Amino acid sequence: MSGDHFQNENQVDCGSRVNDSHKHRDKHKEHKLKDHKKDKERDKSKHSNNDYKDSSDKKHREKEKIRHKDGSADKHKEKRKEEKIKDGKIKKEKENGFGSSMHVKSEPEDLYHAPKHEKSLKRERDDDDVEFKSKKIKTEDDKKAKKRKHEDVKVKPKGKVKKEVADGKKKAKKEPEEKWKWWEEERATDGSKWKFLEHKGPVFAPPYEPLPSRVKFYYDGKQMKLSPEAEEVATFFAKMLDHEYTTKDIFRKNFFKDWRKEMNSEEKSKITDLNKCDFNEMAEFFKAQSEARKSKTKEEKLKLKEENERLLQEYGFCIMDNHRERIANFRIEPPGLFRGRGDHPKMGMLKRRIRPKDIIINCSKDSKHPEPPPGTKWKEVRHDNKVTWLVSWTENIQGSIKYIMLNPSSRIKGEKDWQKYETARRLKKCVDRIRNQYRDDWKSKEMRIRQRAVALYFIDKLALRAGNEKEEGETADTVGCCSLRVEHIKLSPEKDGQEFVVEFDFLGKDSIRYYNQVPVEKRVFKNLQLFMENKEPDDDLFDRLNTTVLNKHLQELMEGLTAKVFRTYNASITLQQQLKQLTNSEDNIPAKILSYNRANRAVAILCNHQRAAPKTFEKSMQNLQTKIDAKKDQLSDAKRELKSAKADAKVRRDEKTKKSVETKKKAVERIEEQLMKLEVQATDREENKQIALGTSKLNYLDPRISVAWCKKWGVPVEKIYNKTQREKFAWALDMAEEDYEF
DNA sequence: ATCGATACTTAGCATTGGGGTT
DNA sequence: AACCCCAATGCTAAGTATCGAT
Repeated sequence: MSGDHFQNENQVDCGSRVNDSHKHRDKHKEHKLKDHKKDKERDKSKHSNNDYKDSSDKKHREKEKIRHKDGSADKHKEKRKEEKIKDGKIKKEKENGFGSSMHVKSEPEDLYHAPKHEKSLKRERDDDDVEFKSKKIKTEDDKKAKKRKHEDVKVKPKGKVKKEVADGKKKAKKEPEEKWKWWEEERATDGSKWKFLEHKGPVFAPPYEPLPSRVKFYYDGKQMKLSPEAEEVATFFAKMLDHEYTTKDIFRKNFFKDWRKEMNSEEKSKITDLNKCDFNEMAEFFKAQSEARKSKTKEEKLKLKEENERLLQEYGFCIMDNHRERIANFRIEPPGLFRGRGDHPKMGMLKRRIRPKDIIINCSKDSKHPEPPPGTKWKEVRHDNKVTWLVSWTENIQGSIKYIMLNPSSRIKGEKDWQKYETARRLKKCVDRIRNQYRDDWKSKEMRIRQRAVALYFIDKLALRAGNEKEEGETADTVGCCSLRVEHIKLSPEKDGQEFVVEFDFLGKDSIRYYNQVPVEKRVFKNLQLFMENKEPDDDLFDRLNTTVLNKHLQELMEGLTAKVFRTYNASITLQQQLKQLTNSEDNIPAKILSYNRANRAVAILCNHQRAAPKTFEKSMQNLQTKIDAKKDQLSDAKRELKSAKADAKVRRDEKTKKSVETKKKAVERIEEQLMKLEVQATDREENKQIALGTSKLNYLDPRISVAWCKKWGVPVEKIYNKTQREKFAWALDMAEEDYEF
């Protein structure tokens, strides 16, 4: 973990008082009362929950976490199968893009567009300016420009570099495409997220296609024709048949209940027992269908691909403040059976199909509004520029709102991301003060302050999540720091030769198990004992604390500080430190990358980012080993040849043999390098078996640290960030120099 | 203080795509 | 050309955080 912490550790308290604890005891009980009732309920689910699958294999770390057993087996697949069928439909007019009148011009002074850069040879910018001044509808020229833009965007992503170069010279159109550097522009200060927004609305899930009549459903051994409504829901179940969770009671119960709601009265009276339903023919049909899809010819596949691309071009972009920006998720989630993660009480419920009348559109008043499909209406069209979403609807399982928003490469997401790291850097400047303060607060007379201080210590030291309260029975039973319960920690005055050990064992976000044994300072330990006194296992550990209270306090310590900033800060600072520590200047590039990955891994472990070991892990390790062995053989052959060439050269001493020695020497070196690369790869893969690097890379690590590292050591940034990631972090690639310090 | 609504970030797994291999 | 493999992408659930009403 972050080296920063270590210093704390050593200043181990000076004289913790065992007792001051007692005087505060009294206060807390009453607060607890509130949750007793829910505690009861919780019990049930909890118990079934608690046996974690024991994962033996954890290598380099003592932390081990595994999704809790109940959840683990079944958790994965389940949903999206149905979407295989889709694709074809939803076509609308072909006219592409945004032909509409664009932008309103109204906001003149508008910081956003003030191009401060002289360097603006970029076409986009030029366009902007034109549009900007002439608040009008697009002219033909504009249209053309737009179109070009489309092409550019398209070509870029897929075209290889060389191609681009070629294209570039054939038309001037290439360079104007120069990426927009939004980070060089002013940011709005009035809380508005945009001035102009135009888009085409969402792409709906394709309508249900009834099964061919040869595919039968049987109830109690007898064939039965289902109504289309009931049949559709049945197919959702059929598609999941080979997954374990279709065998789970809750899943089956929820499914059956919702399925019956879709049945007509005849079906309802006949079909009363899920166990008597035979979905096998349906399941077979879908399997065959996906086989068929795979074996499609090239042409067919190409056609599908083109169709997809067309849809992307039409619906996958919006115009926001004079720039064409990619939308993240323009397709509406198809209907299906809900499968939450972990032990979710709602698993198996029917996730309803979303229709136009469920949809709220958000766009500029003066944009061309998206059209609902013929014969339908939107629920609402609003013009709220204080938010970033384009489309929203309410989902029926939890009643939460879902949104269509922009891609991470967009200005609006990028700015926010950048800002997030700037906040974390501000924390860096005052973290010592804050740490001193919470250490002081461990001694407070007030229970709530002690709790707050201990919780904050965990959040800082262990990078725990804040732990908002959740609605009981609506979701899987998971916790974060503030919502830890007594049963989630175990105290040992002495364990494995260490004093004051706290053992954490709980399910966190996504029901991923957090397991860790941590020696803490005596004062923390004593406080925990105090917090746990007279409580039941399922009582809150921090009964006087919640995330709102904590964040309010943090806000006072530093503007913009919330619990999650600590995670960002500790992740980024850890990366920076680890890179410094692990990178060897004389290493070659692959070895340096291994060091990078190890630094990244340290962060992933800190943040508890796990993954199930890939199903094919063993095999792929084996394959790699085979390659390595082959390479070793090749190496010894090459060495032998070199030797004999040398011997030869000694005798003959002519130019030709000398040359030959040189060549062979080169060959040996090349093979050695290849071998080393493979070995590094094997090490990296092995170490990464159950650790997911992506999440921290994408969400917690200030990209400028990585960019600076690449520059410093001459590692191509493409080795660290793939294309998508480079797009997301374009701001960082552009601005970070080798001396960047987080 | 608590609740419910809202908006936005973070998360892991499933599927896909496209390059390499046979 | 079929197949294999893994990185990249897609998907959407599950978090965090804040606000305004009660």
